[in-house]
Amino acid sequence: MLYVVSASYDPDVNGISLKLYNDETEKIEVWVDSSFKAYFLTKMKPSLNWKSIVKKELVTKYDALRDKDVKVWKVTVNNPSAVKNSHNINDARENHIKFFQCYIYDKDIKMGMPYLRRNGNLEFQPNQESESRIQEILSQFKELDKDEQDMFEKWASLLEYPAPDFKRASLDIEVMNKDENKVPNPETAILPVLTACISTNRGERIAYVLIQEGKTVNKIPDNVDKIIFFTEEDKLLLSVFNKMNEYPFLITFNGDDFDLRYLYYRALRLGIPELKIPIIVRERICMLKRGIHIDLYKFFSIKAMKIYAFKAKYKDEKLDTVAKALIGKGKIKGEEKWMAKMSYHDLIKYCMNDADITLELTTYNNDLVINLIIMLERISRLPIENVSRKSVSSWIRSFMVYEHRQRNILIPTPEEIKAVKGQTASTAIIKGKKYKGAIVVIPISGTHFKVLVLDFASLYPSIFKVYNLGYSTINCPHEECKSNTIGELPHWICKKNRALESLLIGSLRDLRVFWYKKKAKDKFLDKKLKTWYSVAEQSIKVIMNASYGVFGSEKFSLYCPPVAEEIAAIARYIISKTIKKAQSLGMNVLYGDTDSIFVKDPPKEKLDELVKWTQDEFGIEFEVDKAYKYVCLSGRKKNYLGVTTRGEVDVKGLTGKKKHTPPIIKSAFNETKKLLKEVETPEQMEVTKKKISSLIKGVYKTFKNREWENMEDLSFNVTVTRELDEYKKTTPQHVKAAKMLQAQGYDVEAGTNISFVKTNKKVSGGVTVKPVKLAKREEVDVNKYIEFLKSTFEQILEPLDISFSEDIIGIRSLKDWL
DNA sequence: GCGGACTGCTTACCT
DNA sequence: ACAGGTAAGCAGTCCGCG
Repeated sequence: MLYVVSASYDPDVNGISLKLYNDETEKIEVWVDSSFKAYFLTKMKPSLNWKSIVKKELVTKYDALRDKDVKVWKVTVNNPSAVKNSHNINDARENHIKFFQCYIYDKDIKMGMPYLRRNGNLEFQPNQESESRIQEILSQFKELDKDEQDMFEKWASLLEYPAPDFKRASLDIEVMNKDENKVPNPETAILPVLTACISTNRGERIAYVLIQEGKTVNKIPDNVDKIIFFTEEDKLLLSVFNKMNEYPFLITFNGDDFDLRYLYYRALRLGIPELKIPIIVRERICMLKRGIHIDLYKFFSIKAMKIYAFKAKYKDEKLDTVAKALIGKGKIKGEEKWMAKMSYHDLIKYCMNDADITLELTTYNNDLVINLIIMLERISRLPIENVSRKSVSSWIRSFMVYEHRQRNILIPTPEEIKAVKGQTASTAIIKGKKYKGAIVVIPISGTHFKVLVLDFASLYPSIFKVYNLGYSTINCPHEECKSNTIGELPHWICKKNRALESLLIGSLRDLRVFWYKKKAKDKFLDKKLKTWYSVAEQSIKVIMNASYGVFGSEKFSLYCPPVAEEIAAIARYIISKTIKKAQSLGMNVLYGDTDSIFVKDPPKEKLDELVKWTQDEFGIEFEVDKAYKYVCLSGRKKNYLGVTTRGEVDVKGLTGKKKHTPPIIKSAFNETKKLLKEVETPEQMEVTKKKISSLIKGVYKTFKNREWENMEDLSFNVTVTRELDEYKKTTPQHVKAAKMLQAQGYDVEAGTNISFVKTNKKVSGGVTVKPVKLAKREEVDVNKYIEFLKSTFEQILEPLDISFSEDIIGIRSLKDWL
């Protein structure tokens, strides 16, 4: 079987080149098609003398903004760059869609799906087992109309078809460094590559090592199968390239910006001809001539991925952090930062470990990550290289454009949408935001036993579905729809046509709720299939959670703020009505945020009544999401701790959990969590409260007596989100510390995490903050730490009715004592 | 010159 | 480069203070 994994423009044949993965030979094959020509559309007749034009024809498209057919000129040109240049032509449209994307959309190429070569054609190859499962799904949704049935079939086939076991290798290199605080520059590539390690899912672990003067081999690291030594660096690189060519997929961590880029420029510098280098270097990415390069750093940095698929388990996107969070393995910690000084043993071991964990990030949990990428490739209809690097908005744009093309709908321009649909009508609570968002109920502070959390399943996507929302249906052109308003906003919604977004997002949402969520928990399925279903479920979740937000984002090509605003408004309407109903049933609503409510020990029959009422009223499933033994609500919004009936501790928004909090306070917080985990009854809580008090008292004394073990335990860890000279308005503490580091020759760039301690002005020469690396014990401002300890723990001490000053420190006023 | 009240900036979080 | 809402701490500004 041939799986389509990539598509790109090939200038040599002025056509499209598809990369196909052959799961029998485990090699990439290429399919070239030069019959497809680039084109764009325009409403005005293009002048005759534009020399790139091959053909122009008048075609009919459906204008969804105005609900009528329009005639537009389809202008075919002799090569894709002419489409790029069409911005000179008045009213050129659909000219921003890349050539290879046009090919995929117009020819309906199913990315990531199985094909076969037959009679000189590339034909989709149906799979009987998958097709019968799809029929099973469809039989569950019989009551739906034709459009919806078709969408279900389309989505389901993308997610039900199996994926092959992709043969792949991971690569990591170590380069000689002159300055331990600086990363070698890949563009100049002046320093030699000391070692390259390749680890593969076909059982190879090979280290390519450059022989360095004065070093001897005394010990072979235990994580390699084969070590090849080279006296000449160019031979080393060529061997690495050969091995790379044996594998259709190459996995790196930051290979776009470092490993592959370095190898390419280093090879050129050593006189290796371009032809023999398998790498193509672009401005921001590195690709392979024959294979597919996946840069996991890019993939794990995709915000939606991080939050929805991996539940923000990793706090930054470094290999060490991601690997520790997902597979429980990290980089090898070493004292030595000078690669050149490391023994062969240490160098190889370090490098191979990186290659190993990089590979394992794609293999753990039955190839979860690679399967996630394949499913997103299928849903978005983008090549692997794009889907693994670009953000969720480009995935959504991609399948939206595909659906427009398939249905012969003219794709509206952002200007048009803005002009026809108008602006927002609500005022945001936060200054500078475009419209009003969700409701957060003020929580009732205190420790509450027996609390249920109820929530709406995928509220915002459900609103798309139920209320028929999309750019075409909001403020539609029909007079008779103008009365169809919901809630507080003046926008009306079309009653005549179904919005494309409503159909696409709605069907995806139903498929997730009624099929994949159930299948992912099905005990009777074998493990592999179960994980596959859970990955399908997760990939839908990622797309859906972003689907509302993109319509409120200027960067999105179908940006339509009234749609986003209306969805938020309907959500407020739904949750407020639900809270009122719950209260009218006598329930005690303690808290609520956006799509959920916390209820104190509701009687079963009242609960059932509320659930039924919401289903009837809004057509959206409202169900018990969590049951807490007890919840400590701090009185602040988005800020609580709860212990579920299964004994899991949920911490939301508390400072003790935040990544900038010093480790010493964090670990005290985690100890507190352990104590709270065991509490079953209000009586036990009284005992635990005493334990917590003495625990915090211990930390307090550690500060007071300056008895902490390491300075690192005191460090605040804050990210500089931009380059240092871009802080124009204020200079926050972490930036001050960052500047001190920079002055010492450290690399500080956007995204660097700064570890600093708070210092005493009088002791530290007028400085209130210092990088932990440069700070001395006696400079620490212990009072600042005690203040921070206080405010961190007050978030749970208050609901537990413990006073920091009186019960922990044992005085009436903290200030007096200080 | 220094503090308190205030606003705004910045980061990390929640849904 | 999916949205808006929230907590927290600090930077910077203004004003009063004989």
